[in-house]
Amino acid sequence: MSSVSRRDELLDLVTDHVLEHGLIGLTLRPVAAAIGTSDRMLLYHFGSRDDLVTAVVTRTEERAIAAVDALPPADGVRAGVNRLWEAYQRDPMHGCLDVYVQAAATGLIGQEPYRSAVLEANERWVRALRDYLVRCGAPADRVGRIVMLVDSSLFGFQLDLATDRPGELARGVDDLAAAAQALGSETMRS
Amino acid sequence: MSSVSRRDELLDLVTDHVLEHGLIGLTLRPVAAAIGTSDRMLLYHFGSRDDLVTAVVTRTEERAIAAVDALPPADGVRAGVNRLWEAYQRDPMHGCLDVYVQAAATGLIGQEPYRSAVLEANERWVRALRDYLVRCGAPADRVGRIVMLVDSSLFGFQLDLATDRPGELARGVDDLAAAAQALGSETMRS
DNA sequence: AGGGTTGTGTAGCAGTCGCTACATCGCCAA
DNA sequence: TTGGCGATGTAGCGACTGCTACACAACCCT
Repeated sequence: MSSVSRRDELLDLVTDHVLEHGLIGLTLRPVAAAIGTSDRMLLYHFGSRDDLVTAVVTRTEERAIAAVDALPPADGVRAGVNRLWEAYQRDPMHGCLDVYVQAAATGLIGQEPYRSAVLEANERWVRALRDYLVRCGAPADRVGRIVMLVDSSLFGFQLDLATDRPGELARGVDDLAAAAQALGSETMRS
Repeated sequence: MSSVSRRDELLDLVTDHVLEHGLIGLTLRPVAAAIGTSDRMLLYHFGSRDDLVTAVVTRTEERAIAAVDALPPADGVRAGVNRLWEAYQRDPMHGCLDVYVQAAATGLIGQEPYRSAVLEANERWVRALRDYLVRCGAPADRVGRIVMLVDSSLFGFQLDLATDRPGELARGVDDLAAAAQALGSETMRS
């Protein structure tokens, strides 16, 4: 049936619009007008604004994960983290992660549907990150610990991207990358 | 004159309300009713909603900085970062940083006044963090690099606080703390 | 004593919000 | 042919938004 594909088509258009204009403050009529439809149709295909938001968050996350999956592995964890950071700053990942951060910030105070959407998205995201770092040579028995450090920290750098100069951030990221590398190769102290 | 103090009084009340109900989606009438005044009065004292938001962001940041300044220094950078993280999870810092993250996420797409407010707040915040780490024994010539790593990363952990279990995050934070400590004590490799 | 500033209440403006009722198309199956 | 069903347009609902006009009371300065 055509309704499913039409919904998918609309979802991609809405997602593109959100990537440019932000998730926070998204309202139906402007986005509908921008993509050549009406709020009436968005409600018809998605049920409610909340369901639309959830779908957009999921779609951006799918794109981001696809970008990570397509990233050629680097030689070692340190190089891998740095390559990851380069990808964070380029499209399509940059915009997708911005959307994720906006959703996570909104969900911080427990606001639905953001909180649940981010919770599920984060789970899949961590899995993609882990797979990538394994491909870069991270030892399987420590990759969980590495990902915990790298994932959280890189989101922080992503947040600071709006306030700090990218050059200085890059040095911080490399320090993080070196620490992640050490987590994988050194003997654990504690 | 009393108008300044009345404004200040209102600002504290609004800030308390924002700490509970979030900055994103803040509207005048509900917050005014909750603190026993009217939207009319908020506009009178703050000029516009945007100016109110800016003032709230600045006030929460002042509270957070005061909490950092009041934090007893730890012995060494690693212990300092861990103590910082403990403070992040307690009030008053926890709520304040949530508000900061919400403002930063909104400012990510260049939306004013969030972007400018966060930009200025971040500058003062980094200064407070650096002072604290110096008090913990961070070497003065490397504390800038340490703060760059710690500040960004801890914001990431703050974001993940909504999705991950605090216990697992704590291990990640300690890994970060160890890396920060190493940055201050080891011979730089690059 | 009286004029101006400052704070506050009442009422309302124009605009936007998510959402819905209703009518209407075109299509495929019986 | 016709009847039902998916898709769409029109119009509008009640609620809410930031903000403002106007009146009034209390105070300080002269």
